[in-house]
Amino acid sequence: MLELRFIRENLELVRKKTERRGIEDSRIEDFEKVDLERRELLGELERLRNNRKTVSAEIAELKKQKQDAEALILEMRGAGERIKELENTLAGVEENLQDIVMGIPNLCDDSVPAGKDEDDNVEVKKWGDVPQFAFEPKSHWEIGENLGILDFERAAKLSGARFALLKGLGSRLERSLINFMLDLHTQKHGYEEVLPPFMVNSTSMTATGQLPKFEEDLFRIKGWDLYLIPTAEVPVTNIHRDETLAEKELPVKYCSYTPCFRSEAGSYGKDTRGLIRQHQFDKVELVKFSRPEDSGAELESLLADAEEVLQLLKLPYRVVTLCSGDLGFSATKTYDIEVWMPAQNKYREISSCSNFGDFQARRGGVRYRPRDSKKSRLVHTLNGSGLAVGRTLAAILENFQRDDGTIYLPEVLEPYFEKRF
RNA sequence: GGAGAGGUACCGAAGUGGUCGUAACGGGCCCGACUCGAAAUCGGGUUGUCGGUUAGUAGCCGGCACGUGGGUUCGAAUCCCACCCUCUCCGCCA
Repeated sequence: MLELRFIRENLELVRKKTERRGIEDSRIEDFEKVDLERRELLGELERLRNNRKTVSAEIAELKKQKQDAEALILEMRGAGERIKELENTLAGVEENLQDIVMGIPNLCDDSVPAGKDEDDNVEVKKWGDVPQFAFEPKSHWEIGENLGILDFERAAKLSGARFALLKGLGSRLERSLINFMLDLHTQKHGYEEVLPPFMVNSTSMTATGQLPKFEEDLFRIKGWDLYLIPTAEVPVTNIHRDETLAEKELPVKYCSYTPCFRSEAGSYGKDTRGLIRQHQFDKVELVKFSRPEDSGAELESLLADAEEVLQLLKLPYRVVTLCSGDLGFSATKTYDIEVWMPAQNKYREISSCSNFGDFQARRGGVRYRPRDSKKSRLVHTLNGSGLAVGRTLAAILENFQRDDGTIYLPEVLEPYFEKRF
């Protein structure tokens, strides 16, 4: 959410930046009218309330001196009623304004390239050599099914399309990757590990921006104000909702493994096979709270932390800056890391690292108190996948396959495959 | 599910109809004094939000907020109703 006053004073800028994202029906046009209406009502209401307060104090004074206050009381009779009426009118207008404001996306950073969709994303880096095969590389689902470590048919029996059943060394590999990523980020990169609830309420979903606009992407628990989390970003960012942090605590860095649940509404026919697009997938997420002036640099180091996972796994990847049209609703800037998928002969997203500026912090009331200041300020929030585990597993199967249908594992995972008992 | 207790500022906590929301008191934090420096001590400061004013995220003026939403009243942290959450005990349970 952007600040009301900011929108009012920079309406042209907000309109331009929103257009740059390719969003048409943002209702910004209504803002000016509704905002004015609200302030006029508010002014009138505040006058009435001020009057009530003043007169009530006079009545109190009279009563204290044992004098008759009946005349004043009579005069004020009905004042409460009038105030209530105005309050109700105002509430309606504010709801209207809130709808408009909640529908306005975050402003994109100046360094974000203009563009329409993912084709306009700008590559900023390439790492590793794309493997050359002397044979036709198989898809990860073929390899996985042949090895008996992936079973999509039975998963469909259990739950339907877009679910996977991992078996034997497949589930062992998934678990190893989770542990490897958590160990790297906690032991080397200084993140604190958290394991949050996998269901959150609507307030939490609203703070990070999934609600109210993107409800159709979520799974809701029937009869409860609870949703399955689409990413650990939601519970972890909400850890400090309505809190004021001390400046010396910043940046706060969390690392969290959770499964993620997404309806994938609107992606029918896309990636129907394999592990790429599932209703449930594992992810290790990195979340940061930083001072506003540090968030740019924190995004770069967050990206580096995520990249290191791929480097250690020796998986080739590239980094792209999302263009304005592909940028998420709440983000000011996003880097996607895309891993090489040999069977598809292209790079596929495996991590998304974003700076949200104060957009989420304002919605969620996350602030900090600067050392020498009386006033608290909103923090900046950032997060990034470090990494999407299912897609990492798929990349390992495809990149490290041999012509006999077996695969080999990157060295860093060996400790996770040692026999323990 | 049953019984009870409680939700007030950064934290703890007082306050049961009228300058108590510039919210007692304690702690923390920040600034200053003392000190070679620190500790201790002493002094000062420290809620958020919306609106107005303004060159201003500074000041000043005003409104609102004591879990949430309603109600009573000239006036509600305080009285009434509903709901949410936390804690304790009992029951059930992985």
